[in-house]
Amino acid sequence: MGTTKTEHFTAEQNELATLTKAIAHPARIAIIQHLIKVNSCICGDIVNELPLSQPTVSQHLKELKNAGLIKGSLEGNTICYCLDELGFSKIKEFFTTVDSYLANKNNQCC
Amino acid sequence: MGTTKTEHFTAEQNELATLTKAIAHPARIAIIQHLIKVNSCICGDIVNELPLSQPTVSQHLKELKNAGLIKGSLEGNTICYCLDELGFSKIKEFFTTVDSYLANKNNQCC
DNA sequence: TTTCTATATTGCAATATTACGATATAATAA
DNA sequence: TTATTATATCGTAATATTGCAATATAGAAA
Repeated sequence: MGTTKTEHFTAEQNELATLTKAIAHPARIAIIQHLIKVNSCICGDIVNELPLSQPTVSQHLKELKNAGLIKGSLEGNTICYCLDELGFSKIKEFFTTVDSYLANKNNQCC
Repeated sequence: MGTTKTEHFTAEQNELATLTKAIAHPARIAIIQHLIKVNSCICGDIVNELPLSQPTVSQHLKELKNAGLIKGSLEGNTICYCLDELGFSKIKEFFTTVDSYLANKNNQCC
């Protein structure tokens, strides 16, 4: 069929999938890295920074915003974007679990 | 159109996108969580654990393996899967950067 | 050998994502 | 008011992903 069977997985698993999927594009990673570098910026700055058209950048920003990874505030004519801590904190939880598991090297089967 | 413009992004950005994309599915997150729980297991165990057919589980395992997030070792008739530290360590680097940036709250524009 | 068991691959239909031109919206400047 | 500037949305084509039935492969057991 082609549709992900979200209904058979936990809310946590689906949320985590949504968050990591929002990150999983080189353009969106570049946007996140740029926001870390300049702290905050407007859409036009990112359009100048990336080899993508304005509508495409706008779409990527929307996806990051929907996932809760960035937030934007209206500043007159423009919208100022910066990272949203909330989204990243949810991802952090998962990777902390994974990393602390891997740190205890009882997992030598392979 | 429709193809991600990987050639315009850095190798690091593309690699990170590939890794996070491999994680970004509830079934693959469930597989990772199950492997953490039981340390290592065979494909059939995961088929019993998830509401997906054997070919679909096999495909998800392949994607996780290709991305370097799990590894499998032949044990006679079966294949024993466990987490692959290498893939996760590459992701860890990125999120460590993000988290330490967010910890220094100079980013209050929004 | 033959059969059984475990996993992978093929082929395909349904759905989702990516990218962008064209256009819409909305605030500012003239 | 009319431009200009910044961003979003629409529509659509190209491509990728998801899921599974059918089938292939390959080791173990009989």
